[in-house]
Amino acid sequence: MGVKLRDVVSPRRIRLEDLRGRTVAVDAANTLYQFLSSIRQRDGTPLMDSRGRVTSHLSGILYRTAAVMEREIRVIYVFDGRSHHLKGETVSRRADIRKKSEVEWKRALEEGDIDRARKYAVRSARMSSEILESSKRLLELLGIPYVQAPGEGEAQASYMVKMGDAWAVASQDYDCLLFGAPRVVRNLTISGKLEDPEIIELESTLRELSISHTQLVDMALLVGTDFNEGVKGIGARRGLKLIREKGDIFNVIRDLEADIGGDPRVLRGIFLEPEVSEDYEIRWRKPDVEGVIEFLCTEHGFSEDRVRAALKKFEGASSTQKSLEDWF
DNA sequence: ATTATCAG
DNA sequence: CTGATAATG
Repeated sequence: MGVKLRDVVSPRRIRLEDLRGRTVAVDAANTLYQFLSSIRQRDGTPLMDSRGRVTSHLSGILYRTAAVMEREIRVIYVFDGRSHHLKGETVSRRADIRKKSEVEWKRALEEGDIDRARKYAVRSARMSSEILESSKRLLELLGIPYVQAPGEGEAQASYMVKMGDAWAVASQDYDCLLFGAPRVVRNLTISGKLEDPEIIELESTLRELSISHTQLVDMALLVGTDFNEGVKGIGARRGLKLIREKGDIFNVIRDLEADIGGDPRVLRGIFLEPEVSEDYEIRWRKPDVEGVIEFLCTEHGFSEDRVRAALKKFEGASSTQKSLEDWF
């Protein structure tokens, strides 16, 4: 997924506690996939209610939100709108991988190979309108704001950080840097004792690489993004070297007679002038405890004890806040 | 992914 | 208290 910038960026390790008091714009698609992939039984079967509806994402949203609220970290979920038409190929390729993984998952299950089953189940995680709608419903009941992007959620979240409405974007992808997000936080996880969160800052990244934001985008276009193939054999390091030497993507394409799989001006525009909404409202409210219980426990079979315990963490966070009005 | 439970 | 393992829906 996304652009492979890992080889050239240097993230800084932080502790979850460093985010106390900060607001984080969560890339909803990225986070929901994480939940849908990971929150499964050992054989890969997702958590489901008695009617067979997947509930893994609801579990993830509830417990992670409870844990960040307890640490006085504010989150805003940002959902994707329409995906750019140039992303079509990426979207269908991912759909294909998921379909094939599902076949392999079922096959491994029949053969009784639990480890293999789980491996493919993770890759088969699929989004659906039901999953998106139930996620939004739960966020509303929890009093957590969400923003519906007109286009790419990553672009919207990045814009919100630029505007100061959030301190960082939370995503496992580095792509938000291309959309100009000043900060991206990876591994915004709670039980992540193995992996602490890490932060990547756009400004310091550009300074370290001695390139401009536009040049970073140009480099990504050489390597390949969700919207273009890129040039075969060019990774982040070579891409960086070429952009530094030639100055911009147009010179690289001309001098190397390279095909990046798209119109560089259009592709630049996706990242540099993305379609975003400037008109959104962000407000945290107290959770509707009985509403959450009705939705999660009555409708979806969650344990009431567990849900109430999670919701306690919300209340603790708000009552210990000095300026309650800042929160609710 | 997160929480609950259990062993040491 | 720490770490491994099971359960969660």
